[in-house]
Amino acid sequence: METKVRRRRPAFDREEGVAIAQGLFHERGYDAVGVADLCDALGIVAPSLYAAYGSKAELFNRAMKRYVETDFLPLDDILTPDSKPAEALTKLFIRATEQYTRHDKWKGCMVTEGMRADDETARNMAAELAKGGSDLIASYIRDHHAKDPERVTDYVLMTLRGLSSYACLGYSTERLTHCAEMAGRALDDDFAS
Amino acid sequence: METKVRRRRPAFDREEGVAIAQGLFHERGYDAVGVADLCDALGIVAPSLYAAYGSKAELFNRAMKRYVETDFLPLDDILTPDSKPAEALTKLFIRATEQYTRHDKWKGCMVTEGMRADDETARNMAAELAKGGSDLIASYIRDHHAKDPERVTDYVLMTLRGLSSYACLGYSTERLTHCAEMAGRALDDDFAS
DNA sequence: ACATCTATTTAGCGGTCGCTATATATTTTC
DNA sequence: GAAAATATATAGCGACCGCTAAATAGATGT
Repeated sequence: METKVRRRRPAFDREEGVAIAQGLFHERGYDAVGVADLCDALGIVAPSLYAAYGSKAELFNRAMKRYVETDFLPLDDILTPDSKPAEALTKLFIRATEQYTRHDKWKGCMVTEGMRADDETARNMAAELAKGGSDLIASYIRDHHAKDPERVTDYVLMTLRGLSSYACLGYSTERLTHCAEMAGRALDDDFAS
Repeated sequence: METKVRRRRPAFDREEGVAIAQGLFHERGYDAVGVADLCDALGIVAPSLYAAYGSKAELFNRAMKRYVETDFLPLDDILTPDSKPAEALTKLFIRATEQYTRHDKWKGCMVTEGMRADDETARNMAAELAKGGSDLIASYIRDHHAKDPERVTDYVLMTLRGLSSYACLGYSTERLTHCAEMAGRALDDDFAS
């Protein structure tokens, strides 16, 4: 007769759980990470995850928010109000490149890539978060008298997408930095002097 | 007593099946299209699909090959040997943009986006196919005396990725064309005159 | 000490995934 | 006309998906 005693471990650290989930989601993307993967990584079982975070998507959202707070580009430091716009935006490309290629896992921009998830909920969450960054960039460009602010903003955001996407394929910091520098050159004529 | 008679329809058109699969895969991506979706669209049942194509991945491969043959950019027409390289590559960006934004469904480059699938087999198939195009572009750039061919090639391919990715988000032909033109401007200094 | 509440536990839901064993119907070959 | 080859049909495999109901162990408040 086996006496199966039910032991219970102390509550797990919610914030650390978010950090671990951030790593998994960034590494493999929303769709490729299952609830079972998350549970294994956090050392918990499914109901604990749901009790703590509500759903896989909400955990993803918290992970992305943590990413933005801890790992994201310091846009305010790069796009300073008194900077030369073409230089500052080129700097933005270069800093983004360094960010996107720094780690072997965790490549590219977690939010940008999150916008490409198959799951609609996750996609919308990522888009919402991305809007914060792109609004900042757009207003910087507008404030620095770009000849055609909308077009320049589109170009900058498209380039960032390209850099992130290329980073995800595993291209080196060095190769991508050259791309960033070249992309910056296109901006030279776009601001009134 | 019901007499359930088993009827058999004539063999379905394999090539048309590939065409239909191409549409589905391009529209939603490899991972988001299930075997059941494919069967519904082709009006067949799963064993017929497997008898005809072997697996979902092989059908995807055939669909991508068809895409390359029927819908892909005519690189040879755009990158003609006697063209001015910066102009020709800018033209490439613009033609790619038109391609990627022409239809409401079927946005972006099916092969480029296929390289981002979660499924490893599908990813490798797409990468293999993409290599054909990027080799062509690389050799064009090498042959036209770029000052640093590898870097220019990286830049061109990264820009195409950015355009495709942006197209998938639904940006208009007009907005993306401006991006393509701007991206082309960065190339002006990169070829020996 | 006792009740309450929270976070864990076990167990398993209904659904979809890619895929296939087996049988039968039709076409092709001789 | 009979045999062989081919392509369909029914039915269902095991694995995984995101998620949850119910029970219980431990922390908390009085």
